[in-house]
Amino acid sequence: MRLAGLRPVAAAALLRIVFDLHELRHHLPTARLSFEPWPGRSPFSVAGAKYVAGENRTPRIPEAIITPLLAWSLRYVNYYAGDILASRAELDRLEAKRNRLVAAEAGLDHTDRRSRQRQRLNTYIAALRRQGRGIPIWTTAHNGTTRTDPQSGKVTPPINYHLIHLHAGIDAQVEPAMHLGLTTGAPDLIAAAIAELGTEIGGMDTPISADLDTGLPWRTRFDAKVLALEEVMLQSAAYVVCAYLSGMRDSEIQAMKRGCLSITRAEDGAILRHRIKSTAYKGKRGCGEETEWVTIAPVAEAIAVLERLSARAGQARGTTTLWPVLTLRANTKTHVSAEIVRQLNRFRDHLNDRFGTAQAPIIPASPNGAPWRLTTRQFRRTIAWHIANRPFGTIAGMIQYKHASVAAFEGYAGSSRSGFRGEIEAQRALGQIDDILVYFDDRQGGARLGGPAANRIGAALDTAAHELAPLPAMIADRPRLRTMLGSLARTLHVGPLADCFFDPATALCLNRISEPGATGPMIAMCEPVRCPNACIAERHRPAWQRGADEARLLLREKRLPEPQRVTLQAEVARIERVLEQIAPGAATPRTGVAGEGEEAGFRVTG
DNA sequence: TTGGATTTGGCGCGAGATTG
DNA sequence: CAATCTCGCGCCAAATCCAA
Repeated sequence: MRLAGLRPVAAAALLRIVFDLHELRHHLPTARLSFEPWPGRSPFSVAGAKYVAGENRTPRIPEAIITPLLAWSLRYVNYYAGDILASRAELDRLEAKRNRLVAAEAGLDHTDRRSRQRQRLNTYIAALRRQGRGIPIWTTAHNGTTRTDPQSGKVTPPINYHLIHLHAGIDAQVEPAMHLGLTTGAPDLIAAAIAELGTEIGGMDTPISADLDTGLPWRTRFDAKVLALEEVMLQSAAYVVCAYLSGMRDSEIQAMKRGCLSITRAEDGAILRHRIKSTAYKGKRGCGEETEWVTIAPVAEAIAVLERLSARAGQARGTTTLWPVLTLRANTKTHVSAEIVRQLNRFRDHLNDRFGTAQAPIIPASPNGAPWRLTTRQFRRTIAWHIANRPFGTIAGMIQYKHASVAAFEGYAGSSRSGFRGEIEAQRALGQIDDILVYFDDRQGGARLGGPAANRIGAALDTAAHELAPLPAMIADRPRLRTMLGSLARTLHVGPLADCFFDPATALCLNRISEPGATGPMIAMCEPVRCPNACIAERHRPAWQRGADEARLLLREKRLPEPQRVTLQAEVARIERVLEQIAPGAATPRTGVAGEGEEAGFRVTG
């Protein structure tokens, strides 16, 4: 096999078959292998392969991509899901009714059946007339076949005979001769109705909810095909929510079954904890180990949606998985499994096609210009990075973690044995290096620093730059730069109002807690204008600006008590000094804000 | 009228490659 | 090593067209 040019891993996969024939010998009628091939060895080692651990090469999803992706996934799960599930219920009702009618009329002669069908068609058309609606046409021209409107000459998708048949009680799949489009059907009635009422895309009755932004329906009404598509999109959206916000691996998410979610409530009924029971596959071949994850409300909602979404397919196939293949064709497997990757990327394209424009896509392209290729691993890696490095960023804000709290994240992500905590720590180290390199580049670009630590950090960055000279710093030897800045990076903790170059000996935040031995800063206790470890950079400007704006708004209140007014004015002045420090293009950088000892610093409140 | 033909997109699978 | 990813191939279903 090796001579045939196969890589060792590929050869190992083939050898595994031989091993399986022995392992499963008691279950095989003929092809069993009675002797053990290569006793005590694995196919991997027999094939001569060896594992060389390298650097983690799964890319992190850029913030510009994960933020809208998560926002739209949550929108699907929280808002659109209602319409999608309701439409499916409507379609099920229509089909059941159609089946009843067909069965009831099976014994009648052809003419009689036809006249009943035409009568029901007339009833349906009358109902559309009452509601001011048109004859249903499909949303898309399925195979390029189109219909040309006899009056306007416009090209539209074809007439949705499928839906009309449901209302008229016809199963054209079973009895093609009953198709209403045939001359013996009712093309006369339908053509007349279109001339009178016009057409309507989709045509199902379930109303479409208003979009949060525009107040208009978020899409046209459903037809059977579009409904199936949106169900798959909803499944993908739920996957994004589960994968990203829980930090579970793909195999663990896909092992979730109906009823895997449990909620612990306090005595007063308030929700304390959402728990997911699933199976962790880590180093175990074949069978996994039941494990429990603690998660947050958005994931619980996504699972609730999945339970309803998977009900139909699950019932038809007799599975309890939350991830069935939704189409009910024969010869399909029961579980989405690896197809989820294609589905996720289809979801990305769907969002752009449906809700974005060429100029302003919903999910922007990746840095190389091509669409970002989503894979399942990226989500876990990205959330680990966010938890480690931006616990208060846009993602945290989106899921209502208003108060920056690393602990809250760790509460749901770190409790299980899935090794997620270790992953977070690995990402923290990487993030710190990335962040310090941003500092370095900004410094080379002339950016200025504020806060008490500004001088110390500025000097350290300049030293590094000096040592790299005479190379132009921007194209300097990056690996060497990483090494040089490594120790500084390890102390860096990014915060909303200031970054902390943490030194436990001088950290003010640690004065406020009693237990010694803290290994990191208490971000919620940060006093960025006083603490010698605080460094304020351009990226913190919006937060400070917001603080100033809020204070100014309060100052406009005429009946403000005088002491409070004085305090607020002092705060505005202090913020302005900070903003001045980091203002681009001003004179030489100054040290931290002097003479600011009289009161507790500007605390993190947002 | 009827039984293919046509077209399209989605799905399942397998082989090999990649990743942690 | 096990899990996961990639991607082409082939199959299938759906809706309608079209020739016999």
